[in-house]
Amino acid sequence: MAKAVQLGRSLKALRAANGWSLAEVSRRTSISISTLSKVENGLLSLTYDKLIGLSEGLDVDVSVFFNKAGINPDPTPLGRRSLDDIGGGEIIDTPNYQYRYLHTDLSNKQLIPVIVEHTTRTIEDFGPLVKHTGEEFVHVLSGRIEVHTELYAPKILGPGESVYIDSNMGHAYLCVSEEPAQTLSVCVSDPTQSADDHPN
Amino acid sequence: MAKAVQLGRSLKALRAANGWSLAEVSRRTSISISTLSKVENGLLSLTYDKLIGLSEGLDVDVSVFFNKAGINPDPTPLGRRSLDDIGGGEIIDTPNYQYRYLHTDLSNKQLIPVIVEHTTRTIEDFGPLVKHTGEEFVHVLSGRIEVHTELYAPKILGPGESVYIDSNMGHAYLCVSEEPAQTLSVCVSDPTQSADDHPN
DNA sequence: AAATTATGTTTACTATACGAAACTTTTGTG
DNA sequence: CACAAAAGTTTCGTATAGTAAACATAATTT
Repeated sequence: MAKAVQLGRSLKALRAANGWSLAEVSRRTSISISTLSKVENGLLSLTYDKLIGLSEGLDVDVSVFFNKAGINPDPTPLGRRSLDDIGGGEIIDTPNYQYRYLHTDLSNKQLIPVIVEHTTRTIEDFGPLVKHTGEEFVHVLSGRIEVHTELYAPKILGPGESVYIDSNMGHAYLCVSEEPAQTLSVCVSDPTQSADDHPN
Repeated sequence: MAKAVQLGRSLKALRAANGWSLAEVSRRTSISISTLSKVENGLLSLTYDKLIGLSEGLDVDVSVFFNKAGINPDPTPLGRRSLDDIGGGEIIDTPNYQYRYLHTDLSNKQLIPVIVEHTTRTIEDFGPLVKHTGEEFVHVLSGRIEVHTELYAPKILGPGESVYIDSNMGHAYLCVSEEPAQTLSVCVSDPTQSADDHPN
C-alpha cells in the first residue's frame, strides 16, 4: 500500500487555493484525472517524472509537495529578534574592506547585513574581482564608492544611492571620496548552498 | 520507458562527491542496490516515497534531485545590475508607512530593499501588528523609531541602529522623533511562496 | 422534475517501479 | 597470474503507478 499522505494534502490544498478542478489540473499537467484523484485520497503515490509534471504544469516549486505540514513552508524558528546599536557587530578585517557584521547573535539568518568600510582606492590594489553565490544590495551611507562589475562600466555612487547585483558576476567597490566610504550591504545566504563564508 | 536523467545524474554526482558505494547508499536509504543502479543509468524513475527516503537518508534537500544541471542549484540569471539614486524607486503609500521600493527594474530578486518613511505615532493608530512570511532587517537612517513585536518589550532605535526579526512574529514600527523617521529595510521574498505582496 | 453538464470515484487493465538473487566487472592482495 | 573481495549490472517475479472508460454524484439548465 502506497503512502503519500503529504503529497495528497499538498495537492488538494494547492488545487483548492486556486479553485482548479481535477480536469483543469489534468489539462495543465498531462496527468490523468483518475491518477490525480487517487493521489489526493492517498491511494497512490507519484513517480519522479509525474512530480516534475505537476510542478511545471502548476508552476510551483517541487518543494511544495515535500513540506511536512503541506501548508507552512517555512521551517525557520518563530519569533526571533535581534538588536544592534551603532558600534555593535562583529568586526572582520580583509585587505579590501573592513566588515562589521550585524546581528551575529542570530544564526541561520537568511539575510546577512553588514556595515562595510571601503579602504581600497584603485582596481590594481583591489586585485581580481570577487564573485560568490547569491545576490547583494549595497546602500551608501557616507563617502563615495565606485562600483566595478564584470559586465558594466564603473559607476560612482554617493550617500543615499544604492546598487543591486547578482553576486556571481565579478564585482569590486572602491573608495573615491576624501574620507573613507561607508556602506550598508545585505547579502542573501543561499539556503541550497551548504558551506557559507559569512559568520551568520 | 521511464525517463529521469536529471535524477540519475544528481544521485551519481552526490554519491561520487561523498565517495559512497551503491551498497552504502542502500544502507543509508533502505533502497535496494539494484534500484539505485538502474536510477543512475536512467533506466528507472523513483516514486515519491523513495525520493523522500533518498533525501532523508543522504541528508540533503529533495530539491537537489530536481535541479536541471544536477550541479548548479542557482537558477537565477547571471550578471544583473541595478542602480538607484536618491530620489529613485517606486513609491507606495499605506496607512502606516510610505514605502519607496528600490531596484524595481529587477524582477525575481531574492532581496526586497525599501526606504520607509514612518508616520504613525501610536500603537492604537497603527492597528493590529503585521505578520508575513520571511525575515526582515531594518536600519534607521534618520529620526527615531519604536520597535513593537509580539514577544518582546518595545525598544527605541536611533540613526545607525538596527533590528533583525522573523517576520512571522507580529511587528510594528512607530515614529517617536519630532521629524519623520526614515529607515532602510530589507526583506527576503520567500521563494517557496508563489504569491508575493511586494512589487519585486 | 427531467435532461444536461460538470466534477470526482471506481474498475479493469497495462506499464513500470522495486527488490532478491544471479551474474559481470573492477579492484585489490598473496 | 590466480584468487578473493568489493562494486556494479542484469534478470525476473511481484507490487504498485498510471490510464481510459464506466460509474456516481452534485450543480445548472430547460
